[in-house]
Amino acid sequence: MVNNSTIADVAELAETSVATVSRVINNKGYVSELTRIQVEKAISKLNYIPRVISMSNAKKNLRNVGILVPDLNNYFYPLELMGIEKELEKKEYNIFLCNTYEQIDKEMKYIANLLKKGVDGIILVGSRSTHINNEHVVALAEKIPVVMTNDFIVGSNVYSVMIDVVNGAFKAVKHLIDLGHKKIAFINGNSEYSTFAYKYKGYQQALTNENIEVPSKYIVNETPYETGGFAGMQKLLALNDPPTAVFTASDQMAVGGISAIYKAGLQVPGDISLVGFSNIPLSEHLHPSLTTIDAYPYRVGKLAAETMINVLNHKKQDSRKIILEPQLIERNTCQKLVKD
Amino acid sequence: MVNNSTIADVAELAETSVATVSRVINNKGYVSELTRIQVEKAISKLNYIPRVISMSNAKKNLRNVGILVPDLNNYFYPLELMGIEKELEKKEYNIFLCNTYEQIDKEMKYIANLLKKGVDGIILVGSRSTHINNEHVVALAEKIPVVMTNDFIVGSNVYSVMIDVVNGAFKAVKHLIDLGHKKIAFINGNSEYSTFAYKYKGYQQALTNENIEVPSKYIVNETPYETGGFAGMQKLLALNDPPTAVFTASDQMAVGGISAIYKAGLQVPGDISLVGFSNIPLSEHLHPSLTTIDAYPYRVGKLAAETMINVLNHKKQDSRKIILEPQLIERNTCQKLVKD
DNA sequence: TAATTTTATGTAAACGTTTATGTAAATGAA
DNA sequence: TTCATTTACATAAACGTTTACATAAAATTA
Repeated sequence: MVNNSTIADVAELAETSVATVSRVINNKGYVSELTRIQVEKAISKLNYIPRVISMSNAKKNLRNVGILVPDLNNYFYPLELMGIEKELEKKEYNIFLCNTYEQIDKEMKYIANLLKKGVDGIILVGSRSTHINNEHVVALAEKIPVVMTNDFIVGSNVYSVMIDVVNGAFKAVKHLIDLGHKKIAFINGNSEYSTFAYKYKGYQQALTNENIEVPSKYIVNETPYETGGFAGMQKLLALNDPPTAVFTASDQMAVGGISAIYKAGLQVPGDISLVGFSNIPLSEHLHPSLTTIDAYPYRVGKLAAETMINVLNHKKQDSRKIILEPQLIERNTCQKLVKD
Repeated sequence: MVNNSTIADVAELAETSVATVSRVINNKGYVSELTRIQVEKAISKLNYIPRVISMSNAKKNLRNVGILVPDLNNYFYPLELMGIEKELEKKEYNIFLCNTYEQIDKEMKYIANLLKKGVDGIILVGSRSTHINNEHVVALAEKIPVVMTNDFIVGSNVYSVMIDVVNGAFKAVKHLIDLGHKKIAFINGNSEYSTFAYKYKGYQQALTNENIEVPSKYIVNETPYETGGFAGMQKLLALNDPPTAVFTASDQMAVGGISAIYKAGLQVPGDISLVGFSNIPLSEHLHPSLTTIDAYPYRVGKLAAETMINVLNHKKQDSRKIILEPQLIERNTCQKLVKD
């Protein structure tokens, strides 16, 4: 498989010029049948394989956008990605997709790589930890367009597309309050991530608004996946005075939560009402189907891509920050509190 | 704002030579403090970013690998991707990730792009439709190393890492038979995809082995997601003589299936036993937790990456095809058939 | 037959880097 | 001081392609 010979070697063996060999390889321009056969013979004799690097060096290419995704195992992000990709592909942009697994060093490394690859802009998907220093992002945005989703950096060049997470969480908890619940727990993610901080804020505001005390025993922090929801729910159910309703910071957490409830011999929504967050397709197909907050991943992605395209083409971009209003999706994991 | 300038422009502005600029960029060789500052100023003034293509053209191998993924909304693939990425990153390979959404034209376009980007090899993730022509992949594999997961192309240069899907399906159905079930249905995906054709084969073999007739009324084909499982199960439950057990071609299908069973007022596994396929993390956290076949996505990904690395480094690679043995994971969606 | 067009091929200049080679100034040792 | 290093930088030749341009032979048309 090793490929040492160059186009010049082929040309020499075929007793012709490099230009002719190139024409044969690319099937471009005039080549006589005889010469073509000679060249092809030489190619197979030498086991010649064109070096793609040199090929693309001799040509040119434009329209590249890099995308950084925190974790594809969070079912929310692939949906957002679909929105981004579809839009970018419509305009024939090349996409460089990078998975950071939420590690800042990977993010920095990938950004450096993307710049070397000559991307025209970078889309940063997903909520960011408040513990990380965003200076490199700010600096980046001075050089090339940067669009962020589900988060923002104040006072920077960075464009943002996101939903109003605080309000989303507010609506979720308000819904439970409206159903008569007072003992409302919250299984949240690590609140160093802005999205979870916002969700906490919404949870808190909804309760305080109705003069319900924010009960620290009802707030647990777990990983935003099924496992986390399961563990969180088990902690809540083990309390002396367990909640009658639970808001989980993600739909995947809700899946684990439901599982824990059944495992404890209880019913959803008979014993515990539940509201999730995101409205991933899965949530509709759970049993019971999950009441949740639609976070419009596809639309957010699409808008992020549109913003990027606008900026790259120096078109008018109305706003540096686009905020969508999330919506409550009522399904079957909530019911009116039966007075106890 | 976009990056047009070359190293020559930088050299001109900094009133020095391209060689010196290159030295500054690569931190190599002698450069005086003053010149370095001049060059750096020029670089940031021009927004200069080195073209990685030209860099790797001038140098040799730059360690790039392209990955094509069919659909990230299939929860199986991100897991496999983790295995691939982790392994490649260990060896400091650059990764070009492309989402084909199972469209052959996208695949071809991405492959062409990846070649232009100068990748050293391409990993093709996921089962492929038998309706598509794989000639372009075969041709590709003549030029650069190609590793495939979950599928293979006979008589080609293409390396493969996969599980024995037929045997996996066999084990799933055998498990149901061992529990006394005879009326075993199968919610399969579109059998033009090899993975689903294999699953059908395993299903069929397990039944025929025990002299159970393969019942066409018990076989439905749906999309391999929650929706498909839901629809498939509803069809099965509507039959005059519904099955007592169901094997679904994916875990996501099983989620929808469970939902449909409950919606019909029935129980899992009380009325219907269920076996999924893949063992995605979600399956453990369903209620009831899902009995399924472990398809080792992470291990498959890791092995695919290792194979690629071996081939790229001309190391001994024992086999062109690696096949792992899938395993039954017993959880709580199956029970012995209560004689009726 | 002469003029024109089509076909076929070669030469050499790109593409944007790295780097070998050469040279000269600054520094240090004797 | 003199010679040898070390430091600093420039020139130009790679790297392996593509392709614009030039030229000539063959085919077609007038």
